Amino acid sequence: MATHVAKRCDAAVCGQCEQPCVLGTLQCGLRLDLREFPELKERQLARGDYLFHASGAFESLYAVRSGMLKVSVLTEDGREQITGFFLPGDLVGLDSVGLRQHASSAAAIDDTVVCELPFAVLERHGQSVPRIQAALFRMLSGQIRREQSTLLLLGSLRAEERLAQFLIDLSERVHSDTQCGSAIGMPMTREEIGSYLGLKLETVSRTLSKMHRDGVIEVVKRGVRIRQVDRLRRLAGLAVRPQGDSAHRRGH
Amino acid sequence: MATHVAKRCDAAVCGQCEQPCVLGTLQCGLRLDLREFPELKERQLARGDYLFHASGAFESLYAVRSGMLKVSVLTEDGREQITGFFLPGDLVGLDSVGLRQHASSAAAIDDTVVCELPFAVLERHGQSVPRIQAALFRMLSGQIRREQSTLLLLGSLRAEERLAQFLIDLSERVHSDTQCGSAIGMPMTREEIGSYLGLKLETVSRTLSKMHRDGVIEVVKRGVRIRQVDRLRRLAGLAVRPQGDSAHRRGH
DNA sequence: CGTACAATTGAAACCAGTCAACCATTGTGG
DNA sequence: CCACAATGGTTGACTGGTTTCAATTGTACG
Repeated sequence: MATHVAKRCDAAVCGQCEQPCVLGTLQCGLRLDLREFPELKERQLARGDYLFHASGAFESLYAVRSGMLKVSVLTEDGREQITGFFLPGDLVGLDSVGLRQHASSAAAIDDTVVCELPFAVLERHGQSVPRIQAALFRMLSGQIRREQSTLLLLGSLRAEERLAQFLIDLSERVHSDTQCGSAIGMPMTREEIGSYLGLKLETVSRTLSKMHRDGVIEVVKRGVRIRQVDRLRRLAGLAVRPQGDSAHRRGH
Repeated sequence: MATHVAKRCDAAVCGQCEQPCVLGTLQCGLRLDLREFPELKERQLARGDYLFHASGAFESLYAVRSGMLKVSVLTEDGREQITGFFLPGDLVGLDSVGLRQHASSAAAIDDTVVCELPFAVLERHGQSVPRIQAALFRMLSGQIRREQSTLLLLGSLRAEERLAQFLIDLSERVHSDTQCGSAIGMPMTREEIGSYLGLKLETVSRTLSKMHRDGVIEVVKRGVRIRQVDRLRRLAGLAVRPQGDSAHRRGH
């Protein structure tokens, strides 16, 4: 029962796959003709499958083409903390660059397709093509910034504000332009949302219910439809911007 | 009234400054003879001075040589969230790589000396010297990992656990080997600690007082002495490792 | 159809936040 | 030199948002 999420990429044609492959419009603007990369492999994941485990050997980055992944780290006493959800167009594994072993785990939350990008290859190409090196730098620092805004979220927002920001963020990553009526596929469980937002699953459920009652959103099994973007933005503590102003697309 | 923190670096000699300069043993193991970098400038900051402001032009990374910096981001409604404290040996500014403008602000919490590393120079050198490129990658991903463990801290730990982890982390970054009696200089205010840990200053104060009462630590104006590392580690939810086992030195 | 898992909802407990008073330290200017 | 203001820190009482515990319903899948 895969919730299909539209691909954000338009770019070049992948070596092995017919369809356009993500590397094109990753959030940094790196555009490559992927035919330059014959090493490129595609990988299919079913819901629940792990792409890699923490402490497994690190070799590749993965560009998400469809579906959704969760990335998580574990506490010493076994609890799981999800550090991010990765959508089509995102690059997974940046936190393990330069390490032998992965620092986190990645699992498919939904049926998912990824392109495997062996890091050694990227690194080699980066050596000769400055544009690629620069793009990698941008991706890495972009990941840092995204986590910084999550730090802000976890450090100083209340449950309702967190959820509101989460919904807006998700929505803006799927549709580049968020407006009333926008539907968001949310294949993850309440517990996973809670893990990411630093809340218990009951709190997530309650808060979503409240927003539903208030008419701000409409909750349907594994998805949400935004009814009143402006009110949602206000709940999130964000400035309410005029219609059609889709300024920052990412990284807040 | 600067709380002087010992330098962690041993490395090469900096172009302009007599003393060894940090680039040497930044957490990634990058060792460079900094005489290769005539562009290298040193900068002195008094307590409270800003090294850069969010949205100011990004040009350089900064290696901390002595003192301490706080890096923070701002909410749209003006609140400040500290995303990290930077000690001697740390590299500041990685979150802005690839951007025109800084994504965060950095201010000296104490009298501080930094080495300015123009990013364009690093990038150029990285092009020809693979070791430098690889080192930059490692730094960037290391920063991601550090923030991930902070996410974990903010997302799933209670006040006492957060403080305990914070103290252990600080201590391990100053002395590579933490043991009973280790003293930690903490030039930042309770409010700043709270901002970083997602707590209010009163909670920080109360929790430190409690740990003091319990005999786990000793609190002295702007510093802390660890009395019982094992109990502190247990409070932090970490495994208590046998004496002298200083495994991971960083990135948790 | 029934089991397993996910989600919802209620009531009670609790941790951290808020409000407020007070103390200590530092630095300034009369 | 002392008075005073300003800042930072500590502590107490109270409030409130989240968690915890528990019961129930809903949904997916063999």
